Amino acid sequence: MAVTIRDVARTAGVHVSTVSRTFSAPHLVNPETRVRVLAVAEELGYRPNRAARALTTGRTGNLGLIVADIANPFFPPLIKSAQAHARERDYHVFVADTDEDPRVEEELIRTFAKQVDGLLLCSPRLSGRAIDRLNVEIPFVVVNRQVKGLSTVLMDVAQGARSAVEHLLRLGHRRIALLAGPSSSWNSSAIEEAAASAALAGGAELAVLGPNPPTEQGGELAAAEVLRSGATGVLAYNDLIAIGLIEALDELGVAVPGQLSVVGFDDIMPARVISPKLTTVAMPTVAAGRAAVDALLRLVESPATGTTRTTLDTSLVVRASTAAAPSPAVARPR
Amino acid sequence: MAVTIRDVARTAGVHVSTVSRTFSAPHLVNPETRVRVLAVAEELGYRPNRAARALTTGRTGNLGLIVADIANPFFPPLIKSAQAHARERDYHVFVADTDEDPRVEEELIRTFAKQVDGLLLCSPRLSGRAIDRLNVEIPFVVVNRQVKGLSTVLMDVAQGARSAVEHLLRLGHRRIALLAGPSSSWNSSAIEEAAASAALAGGAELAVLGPNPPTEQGGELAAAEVLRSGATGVLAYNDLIAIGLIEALDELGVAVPGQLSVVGFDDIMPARVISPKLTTVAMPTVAAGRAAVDALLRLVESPATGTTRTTLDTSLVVRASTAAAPSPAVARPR
DNA sequence: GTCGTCACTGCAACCGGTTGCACTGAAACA
DNA sequence: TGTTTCAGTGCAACCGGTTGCAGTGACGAC
Repeated sequence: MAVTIRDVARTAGVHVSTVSRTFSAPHLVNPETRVRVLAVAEELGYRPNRAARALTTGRTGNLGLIVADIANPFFPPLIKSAQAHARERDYHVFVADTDEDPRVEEELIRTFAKQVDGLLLCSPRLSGRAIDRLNVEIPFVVVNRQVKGLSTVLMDVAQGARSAVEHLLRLGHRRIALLAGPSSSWNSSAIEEAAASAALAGGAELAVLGPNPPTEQGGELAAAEVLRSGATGVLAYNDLIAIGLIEALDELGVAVPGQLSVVGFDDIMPARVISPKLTTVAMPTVAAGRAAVDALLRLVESPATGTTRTTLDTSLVVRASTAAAPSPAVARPR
Repeated sequence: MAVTIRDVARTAGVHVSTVSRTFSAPHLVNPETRVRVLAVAEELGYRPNRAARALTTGRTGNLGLIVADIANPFFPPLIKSAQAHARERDYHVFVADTDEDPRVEEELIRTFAKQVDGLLLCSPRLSGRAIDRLNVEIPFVVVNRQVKGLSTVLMDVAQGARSAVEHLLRLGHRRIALLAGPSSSWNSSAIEEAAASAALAGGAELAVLGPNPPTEQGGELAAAEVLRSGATGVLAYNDLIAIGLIEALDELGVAVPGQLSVVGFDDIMPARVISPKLTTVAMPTVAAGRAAVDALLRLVESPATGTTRTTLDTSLVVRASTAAAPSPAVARPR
């Protein structure tokens, strides 16, 4: 039904190989023949079948991008950046969502395996072993997680967590709660570690609460526990949790930042929109998308070169959801 | 390098066709043989190559989903819903973003054409002619746009626009501005038409402003014009525009809803979070995702049956961004 | 005039599967 | 015992391209 290379060959009066070369190695075919073939192809509406081509060449011209949750506004800028950058290099990016489910993630990787040249795994929830096992089937670049032996793109969340905690310390907070993310999130552990050491260094107490689902609802559900913890400052694993928390606190009549200061992670759009505007750690998502595509294409196009590790800076954006600690605020000796 | 069906056949001591049948028509092979083949396949780590399979069967088991802008929070719920529903029916969904660019959209459709069984076009920006031309290459379902001869899933934005305008009328607004979306957006025209007739019926004036890019920035840039228009109530093509507008108005010191009431479309998450919480027309995105997949699979699996048209209800969600019109509010005779 | 070179094109095998058809042998039937 | 029937398997062509190799003929060099 669809017009194939043989149809073109027949009507142009040449062999299929000539048609094939017209598209994939034009310099090998006589200019006259070439224009004739192209004319016929145009007329018949011929389009090379990329899947068939991939069968022999092993190259599809596609990249896959797998995220835990498309609905998390953190990802779209990264996706768009990766997509745009890949397009410049003549690749297309296909995106899929795992719903935070490692089983779905594995299945998607398998499905993608033969249909794309390489895979961008963003915040994968799979175990390290599973990732290693799957990596033999297709090249990976992992974003937001450190996996030894693999190319990775990291955002320096430790630095971000440190800045956030120090910011709270400067404001006089001495009891800080950390709303952790999913236990399978590498970033969450990194944040926890850095926050703990920063709190310790500042002589403050850090209560780790969670794991929490990295969603608004996760933040809402954690509100009660935060209040019980007696913390005056909260650092949330991501902005969605922070936003959910602020909404729940609002319901409960707890003033932010009057009674409780809240800091998020990601700097997603709603963080600028919520009231009070959220103090948060901005992530270099756009740079990460670019870097991930670069790393992946390096892997795909010259597998000989080794793996890459990129770490990108984060930065604290101070807005209105943080303020001086209430009541027994210890005036810090300067 | 990767293990193929022939490797399995060789080590299992059977013909490739037997291995093939073990996977695609198990009932045709002797149970003993089957378990042996499966064991060997398992041991060797064999995975059928879906691209190769697609070459002969014409079925990939994949669907493509093309959206204008992944970063618009309107889409992710629709995507997730489509993805989840497709998964139940053993299909995978690959997503791509066109950046609101018709040329990219066309290229993506072509790329997807041979690698998926069908395509979901969400809010396509392509001309009707282009869509018709491309549709011969692959089955489509179009969401948020009416194209004759194609299966479509629509959300009843006309009804939504009517409710929104009537809501403003009830609040005493007599000068209403409509911030239109992109001129290539079918929904935008539908909204405009319905809003105009509702305004007319209510004896109010409707100023159509735009087209505007369907983004926050679009709303910000339109603020000045809205003020110039003298409108007391604004209906925006989508929530992003509404949010951008509210932010800009805030900068300008214009009170919402005190001096200006704002209504959006979509009911995306930030709409519930912004202050004042946004009155908006909620879209049945989850239902639309399901319906679109249903329609597409019908098309793919039984092409004989004709195209489908589904229209889903919208509903106005009244929040805090709308209030009684200021100053010369004409008390309506009841 | 002969030969080598080179640009161009055709041939055919191959990528990794699927599938209609033919073959085999054992069970079922007469 | 002879004939059907049928489950199970192999054979080979095919899906839509790509590519190494060989063949052809024109042309320049000797």
